[in-house]
Amino acid sequence: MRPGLFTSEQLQMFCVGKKGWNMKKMKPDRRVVRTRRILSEALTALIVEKGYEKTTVQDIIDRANVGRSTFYAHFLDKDALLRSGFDHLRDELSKKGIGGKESWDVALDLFQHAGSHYPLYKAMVGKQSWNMIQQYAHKFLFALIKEHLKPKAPAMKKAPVSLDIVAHYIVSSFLALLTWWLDHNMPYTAEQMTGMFKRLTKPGVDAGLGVETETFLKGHCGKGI
Amino acid sequence: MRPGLFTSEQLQMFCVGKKGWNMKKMKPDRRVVRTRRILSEALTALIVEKGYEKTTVQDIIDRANVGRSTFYAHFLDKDALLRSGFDHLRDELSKKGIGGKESWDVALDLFQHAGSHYPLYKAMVGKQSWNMIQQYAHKFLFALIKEHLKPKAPAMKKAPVSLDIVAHYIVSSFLALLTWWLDHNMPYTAEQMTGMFKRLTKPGVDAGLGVETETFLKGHCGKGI
DNA sequence: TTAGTTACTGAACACTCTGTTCGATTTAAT
DNA sequence: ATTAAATCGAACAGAGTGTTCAGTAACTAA
Repeated sequence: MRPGLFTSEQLQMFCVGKKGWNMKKMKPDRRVVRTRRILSEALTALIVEKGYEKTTVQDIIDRANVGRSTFYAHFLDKDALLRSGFDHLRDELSKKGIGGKESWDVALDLFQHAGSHYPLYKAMVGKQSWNMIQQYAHKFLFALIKEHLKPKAPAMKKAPVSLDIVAHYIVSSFLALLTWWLDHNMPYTAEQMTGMFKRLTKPGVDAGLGVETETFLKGHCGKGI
Repeated sequence: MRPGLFTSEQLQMFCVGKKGWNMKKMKPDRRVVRTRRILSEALTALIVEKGYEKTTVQDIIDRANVGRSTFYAHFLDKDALLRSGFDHLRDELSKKGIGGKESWDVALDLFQHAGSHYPLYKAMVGKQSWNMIQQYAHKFLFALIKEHLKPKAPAMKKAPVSLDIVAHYIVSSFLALLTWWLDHNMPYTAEQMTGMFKRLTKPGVDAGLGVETETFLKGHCGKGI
């Protein structure tokens, strides 16, 4: 079994997955913070340098000057470390996204975020690691979008396409645009990409939810469903 | 280096990547056909049984009763073997798809194909292997769709979204729907899925290409691009 | 400052899987 | 029947993973 950072099992019981935390004041041990950060930074640097797939655990702990066993005390494997880097983004966006705002403009935030970390994402796009990130992002964006969507579907029983499918569709479409954008070295601005995303996706989504917009929707799908 | 299936290098020169073929009659050696088929079948069975990622090369050659070196004489690695299975589908669809037909109905063929191989795809969806297949399929579908799209974009210079992006978008959207469908155990028919796909995707695509349909497209994207 | 607790070190280890090599053997094509 | 090519299979080197544990360092709370 994995060597936990606690010897006393009592703490473990109340402390699901939060290793290295002082339970009284809920303050993390400095060493833990330092180790996790240094490992994350090492991985980020190595991804840009040689790509995620070619980076080994040995590379990471060498770069970070961290003992092998320490690595495994914090992360199940390389993938877990990578994912942990995106937990921050997720938390950040959760706070931002929930308050007001047109749901389509969440896309802008994401395009801009990706743009500001271009070298990192560029090094992953098209590889396994990008698929991993996509999958991870999908889960969380799906939940986000679904909430944003609920009030927009009025009749709900009249909707030609289920809410789940529409939400899945929106997230996948966004990630597709994002992937294209990074893959082609960002030939447009984040604002332009958001515009294209809206233009491509919104009409179909409105139609799928049975929302009447300014647009007349007759005769669109003759043979459909 | 890899031990080629030919000792005479002269043949190799005229025979790019086509090992085990008689150059005079262009007929493949029976043993080669047999080996490739049996390996492919073994992998397919193992994917359903224990998943692609947990299947090792050893598993495959044990199941297939094939020597280790033989495996590597035919395929660079496990991934190459998996992909080779989809080359047949690709060739099949290329012949079907190019002749006439509404391009949206290519989707129906694909939904039906996936449906008829449900256990196999179900065992992969959501995993690494599925991402691999998606990526592989994306390349080929992109080229296919792009050809289908060209005659539809009239002005071409007036298009708000480039042909490349639209094609990428269509393929990604389709794969998203397909993924959802398999992941949720095919709660709709292939025809229904094709209908939803059309309904969700077509309006945006028409708008993106600047194609005037029966639908009026004013005021849709106020802030866009 | 100190006592007690927890995290980190780092080498050693067992393990799994990969991809290659090569001489002997079998099989297909003609 | 002859020849050329494919297959066999054991052996091998190598890379990487994840675990263990006793010793050391660093942090926290008092």
